Amino acid sequence: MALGGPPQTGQSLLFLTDEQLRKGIEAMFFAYRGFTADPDRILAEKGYGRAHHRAIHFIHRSPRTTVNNLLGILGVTKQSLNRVLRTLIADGLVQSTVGTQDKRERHLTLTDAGSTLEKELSTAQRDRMRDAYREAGPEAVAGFRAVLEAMMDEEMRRYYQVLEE
Amino acid sequence: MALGGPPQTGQSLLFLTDEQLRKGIEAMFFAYRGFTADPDRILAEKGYGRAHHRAIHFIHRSPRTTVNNLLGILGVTKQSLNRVLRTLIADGLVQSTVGTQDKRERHLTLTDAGSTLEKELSTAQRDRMRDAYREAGPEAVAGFRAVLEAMMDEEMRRYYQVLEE
DNA sequence: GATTACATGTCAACAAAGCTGACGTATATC
DNA sequence: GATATACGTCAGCTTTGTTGACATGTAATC
Repeated sequence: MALGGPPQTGQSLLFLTDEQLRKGIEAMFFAYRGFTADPDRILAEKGYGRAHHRAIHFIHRSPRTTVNNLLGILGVTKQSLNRVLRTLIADGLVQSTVGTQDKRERHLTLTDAGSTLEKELSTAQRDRMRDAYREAGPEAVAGFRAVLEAMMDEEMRRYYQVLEE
Repeated sequence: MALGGPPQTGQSLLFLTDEQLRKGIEAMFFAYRGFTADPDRILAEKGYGRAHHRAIHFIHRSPRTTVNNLLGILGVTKQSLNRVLRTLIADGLVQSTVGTQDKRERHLTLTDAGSTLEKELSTAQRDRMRDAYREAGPEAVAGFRAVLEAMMDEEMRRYYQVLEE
């Protein structure tokens, strides 16, 4: 390690230097801000926050999902989720129906109003994502997805792949 | 749009479908959780939060940076940043020195104790990033960086590229 | 030299969204 | 009948963001 430059194993490992990793870390930080910026603006207008967005997104993705399932995906306490769900239900964006198989469960679904907001939020977020994808190109997108997937915790990767084709 | 399958322009644009974009959005969400998980654990032990981590990170990256500069990078109010800086300075992790050119400015630097914590945090975060990079490979990493960069706001991209080689 | 602008710190009050702990109710399961 | 599970809720606390107001010291400008 003292002489002869950086150690390498056949092909270059320069992309694993601390400096490259630091750039990756900052890229995540700055990009995540851009990623949430547009929905945040829309949410603020309507008196909602990012937590509402997350609930709405995953209810949209998995209609009739249960509270417990949502808790697993979001990784928050039921008290925290409940505060969000309560307002969404009270405002008529989410409908909660008693389970048919298991009557202890509540199935969550977006109402028409909820779907409208979901569409507005996801359109804004997708527009930015689409522009970034288009600018970077299909190969970059594949790499983007591969790295992000490798960065997830095991448990999250399962939730992520649930709807994989 | 009604007949003949999805419209394409020469090369395939299948990577821009709403479904692909949704996967990208969820990848960002789940990966960001993994990205912050390890530092969060270390911080919790020491009674700090993510806001402290961010301040420490950028002071480490740009020693003798000013409060104003940090405000721009972090995008929070000075009251919010000050609360964090105050505890870091009181705990002896950050040193604040009056500017030499402009005595209104305060230059922020990590103390030895601050550098020790920074190292602990960044090592944990880099370890995960390195594993992800290694698993995905150099080409994927280039794509990862390209997409993230395209996703940033203009202003953030400038901060990101400041230290570019 | 007086005025204005800027960099910073601070007080107060508030909000979003996370947390723990405790308790209640309905339903399933053993 | 006892126990476990799914959900809801009350209370209280923490972190981290916000706005608004005000003070101090320094720089820049007229």
